[in-house]
Amino acid sequence: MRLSRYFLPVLKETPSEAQIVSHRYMLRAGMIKQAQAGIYSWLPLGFKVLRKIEDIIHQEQARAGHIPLLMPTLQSADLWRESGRYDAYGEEMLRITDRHGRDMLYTPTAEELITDIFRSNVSSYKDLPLTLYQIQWKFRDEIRPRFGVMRGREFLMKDGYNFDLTREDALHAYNRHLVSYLRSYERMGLQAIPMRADSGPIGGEDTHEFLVLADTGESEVFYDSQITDLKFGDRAIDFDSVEQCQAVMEEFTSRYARTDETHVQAEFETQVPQDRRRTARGIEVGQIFYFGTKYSDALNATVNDGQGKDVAVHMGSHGIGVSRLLGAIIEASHDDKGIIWPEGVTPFHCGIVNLKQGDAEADAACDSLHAALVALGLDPLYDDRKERAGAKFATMDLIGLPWRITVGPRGLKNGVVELTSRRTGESEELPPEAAVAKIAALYGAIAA
RNA sequence: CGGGCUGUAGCGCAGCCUGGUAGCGCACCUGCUUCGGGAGCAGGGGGUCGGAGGUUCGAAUCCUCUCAGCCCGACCA
Repeated sequence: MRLSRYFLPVLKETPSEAQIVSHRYMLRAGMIKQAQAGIYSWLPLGFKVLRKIEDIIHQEQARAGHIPLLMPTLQSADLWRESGRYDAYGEEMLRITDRHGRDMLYTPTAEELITDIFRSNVSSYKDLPLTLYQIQWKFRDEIRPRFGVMRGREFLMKDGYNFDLTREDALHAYNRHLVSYLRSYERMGLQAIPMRADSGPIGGEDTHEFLVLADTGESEVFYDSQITDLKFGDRAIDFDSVEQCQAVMEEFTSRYARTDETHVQAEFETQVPQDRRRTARGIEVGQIFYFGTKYSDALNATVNDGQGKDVAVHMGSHGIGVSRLLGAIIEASHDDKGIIWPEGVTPFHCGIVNLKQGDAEADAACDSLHAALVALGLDPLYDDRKERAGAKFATMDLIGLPWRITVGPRGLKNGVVELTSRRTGESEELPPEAAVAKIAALYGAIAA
């Protein structure tokens, strides 16, 4: 993509409404524009990252055997009356009346609707286990939205729901989700720690939240420092294996790690040696629940158990805050010049900076670099504006592409361009073909 | 919803107290010079001062109402 043909409205100055770094950079990098309090338009650059995150989630859900679908954002109040949550949910639920006076709502979550889909189509244990999920916009009418996309009213969320015959099967689904979430976050360049949590309005008996450590996090967290050494890495796992998923779950949740909601200081002090006790702040980027038959009882979602008896299915629901992940990633990965995207979610694989736009040699070198990268299936952003070097560097630093190829007459005279890491700031001079090969190898490794 | 505050050009702000018909920086357009870390000079375009009503010869400025947004709190993926 040539920057001169793209839409990237970067701001030199920080809009006054932005308080935290991720919000400031998302506005300055031209990723989002506020439409109303807590409601944002996603400009091309922000939209690209949003899609990258969605892609990772879809791929990892597929790997775990979960099936995507899409449900409406506007739902009838009737189903919610059936579960009792229409009254229980309170002011946070945005309620709408249509022209016929029917009560509707903009969904904050979809347990009712998915259960309705399930009960009207599944009636035998033979169709289980089943896990369906969607990535869809949600709405919670927060009293006070803030921090940009981290605490918006409208937000994009992956919500998944498992249906199982027994409690044991449902707990396997729970563990399977934990594993797939660990994989997903790692691919986004994040360390998200599962912490025992409170089940809130969803209800349920077992639940973990995934938290990204960051000073601007909304929750206070308490954990054993050994936890931050855990990496899922590229280990192979069979998602159908109860034992394997169980083992990962135990590995990642056996040490003390809780949010302030469930923290008990005495247990913390008993279970964790003093030198490993950590207190920090965290951003919640996902949560998994096992809630048994709460919704299947209320909504009469049963299957024949194979012995002639109809039994309520065991369920769980599992969410990832897709839009707020943009904020969380930036909070966890930035410096004073701007964003530093992890390779897994970067909007463009690399930037090309032409230091002397209009110079025949520099222009030609950039054109062929751009073409070579595109031919390899990569997605570079070529800054071909008639700007000075400083302005181009500042833009690249702000929008945070992990790699930058700098092309100028001085280097070209020696047959080299400069390849710079956004994260470390380290540069090396090398022939254009070598720079292309290096970037291709780097992203090839990540894709595999 | 309680407390605090702000709405003036795309963004950041001044002007308001003490009414006299709108200004600065960035961005944008034109030209020249610059050209490896947000250039300089010269010229230029853009604002019913959030909205409505009132006071006044005259309102961005004073008064009333209203809408929107921000911060602290309770709430929260």
